[in-house]
Amino acid sequence: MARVRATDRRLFLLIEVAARRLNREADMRLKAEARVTAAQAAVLFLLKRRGERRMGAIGEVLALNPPAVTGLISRMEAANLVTRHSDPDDKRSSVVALTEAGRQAGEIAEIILRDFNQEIAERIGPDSADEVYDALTRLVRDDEL
Amino acid sequence: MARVRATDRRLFLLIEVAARRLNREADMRLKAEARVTAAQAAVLFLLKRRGERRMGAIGEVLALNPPAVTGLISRMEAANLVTRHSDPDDKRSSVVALTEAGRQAGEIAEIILRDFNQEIAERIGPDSADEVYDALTRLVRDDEL
DNA sequence: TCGCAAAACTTCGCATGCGATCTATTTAAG
DNA sequence: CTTAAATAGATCGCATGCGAAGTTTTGCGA
Repeated sequence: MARVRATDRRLFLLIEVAARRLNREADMRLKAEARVTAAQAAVLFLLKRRGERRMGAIGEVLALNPPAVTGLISRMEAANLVTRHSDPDDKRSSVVALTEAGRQAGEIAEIILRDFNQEIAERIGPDSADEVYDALTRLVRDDEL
Repeated sequence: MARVRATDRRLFLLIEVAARRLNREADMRLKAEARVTAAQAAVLFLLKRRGERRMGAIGEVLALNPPAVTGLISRMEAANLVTRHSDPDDKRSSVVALTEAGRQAGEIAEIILRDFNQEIAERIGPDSADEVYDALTRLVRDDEL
């Protein structure tokens, strides 16, 4: 059958390129309609779905280290999308919660990204989309790497 | 069969997270052994495979816009990995070529990333790796998006 | 209880990438 | 041939992410 060996296929660079293109497109749409960046939208979704969360939890879900979370949340706080208050049970940690403006922006962003994900799925084919989703989920699972 | 609809699966955010994790890991390895970042390694591969290239061609292959290419190449020039000279046939454009140090760094980086890609493929399963590769290639093709 | 390691963030300096805008050159109209 | 439009990069200001190092708070072992 002469299948090309996966090793010859530069998955890493391909994923980088794909992520870059998608991020550029998503960012453009999100900024235009929801006044929010893609990175910020990810935080909005997380807080909308699971309620207020500590910085560390946000970083864990989004695969960001502490400095990245600090910066992202600071900018979102300045934009009045979230608030930050320290946990009375553990004064080291600060808890991030949605503002009303953040909730509203999240609603709009959700619609935009639902459409975008739909387009992506159509573009690569629905069956492939499921396969890619599962494969990347396996790849991203926490063990090792 | 009750397949989960692809729309419910946030492919965009998943690809972002995957790209982030992979980039972090690849960057760490590349810096340690080849003294080069992942973004720089991509340029080294391109020049090594296809010879000297203009800024625009680099941006096209790597899906980077002009400012990103300018910055990346400037840093690589400062690190003595590439040289930049203007094309005599078109003085607007500048042509980027590998230095000997760049060629050597590229050799090492190639080995590191070959191993890394192998690990990725093993992690998601060889068949899935091929499927993901094809799917992302379809996704990244230039038409529209 | 005291003291010290671990945990949770923050700060700093840097690389990366983007859109908007500018400059220099080339190309196309007229 | 002259000028307007297009093209190739560069510059600027910004958001995003990272590793290294610092700060405050917890928690735990002696």
